[in-house]
Amino acid sequence: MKERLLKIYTQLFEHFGPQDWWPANSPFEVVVGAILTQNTRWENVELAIAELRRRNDLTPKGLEALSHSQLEEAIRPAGFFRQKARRLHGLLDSLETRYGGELTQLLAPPLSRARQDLLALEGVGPETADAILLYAGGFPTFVVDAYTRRLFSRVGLLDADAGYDETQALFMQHLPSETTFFNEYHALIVEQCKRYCLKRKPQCAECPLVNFCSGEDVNQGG
DNA sequence: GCCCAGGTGGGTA
DNA sequence: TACCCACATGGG
Repeated sequence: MKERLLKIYTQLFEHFGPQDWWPANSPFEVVVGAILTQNTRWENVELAIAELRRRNDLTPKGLEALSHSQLEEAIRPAGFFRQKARRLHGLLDSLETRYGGELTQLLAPPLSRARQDLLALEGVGPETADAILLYAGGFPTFVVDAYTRRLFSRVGLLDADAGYDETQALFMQHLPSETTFFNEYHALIVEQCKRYCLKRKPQCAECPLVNFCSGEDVNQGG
């Protein structure tokens, strides 16, 4: 299993090159993006981030200066804007009251404590928590998303109905626990799925994983 | 017009 | 535990 996981990584890296993730300018921006991208295309998240930045600094203080309706309006392009505005405000409140307004305190080691605290926030589930831990906190934890499950079930390394923890364990039990490696691997999975696996008409001849792919479900967007 | 997108939480059985 | 559903905009 370890060899196959490493081989897939190598083929993806050789095809796509380094991805330089997460696409954000600060750890706090990673957190905001992680909440905004829930069940949402990243392109729409970028519209919301740009509007937030246009209105104020993309910092806890900067967002706190916006009224709730201003926050809702700014993030509207990312969808679920009422729900996500509520979640962002909950995060800001929690940062202020429990972590002295410092994201670095929320993301202080140990990993288990930081993850537990993140999961206690409204709107932060396992994927969002792990994305924040990895890309904002620098912890070696593997992020599992819809792309990860689709890709690795398609190549036959994972059951189609595997849950979050089971999927995460596949990677964390077989791969070296290194932040930069987990960072790059997850980013490459996303790129692979966007470019090949989820296309309505996949260009399988150019796909870097064509040697792993069974071809099943290839035209069903997942 | 229809389907989907880098999930989460609440309700029900 | 295992489903079902709401949440909402924008692009193909």
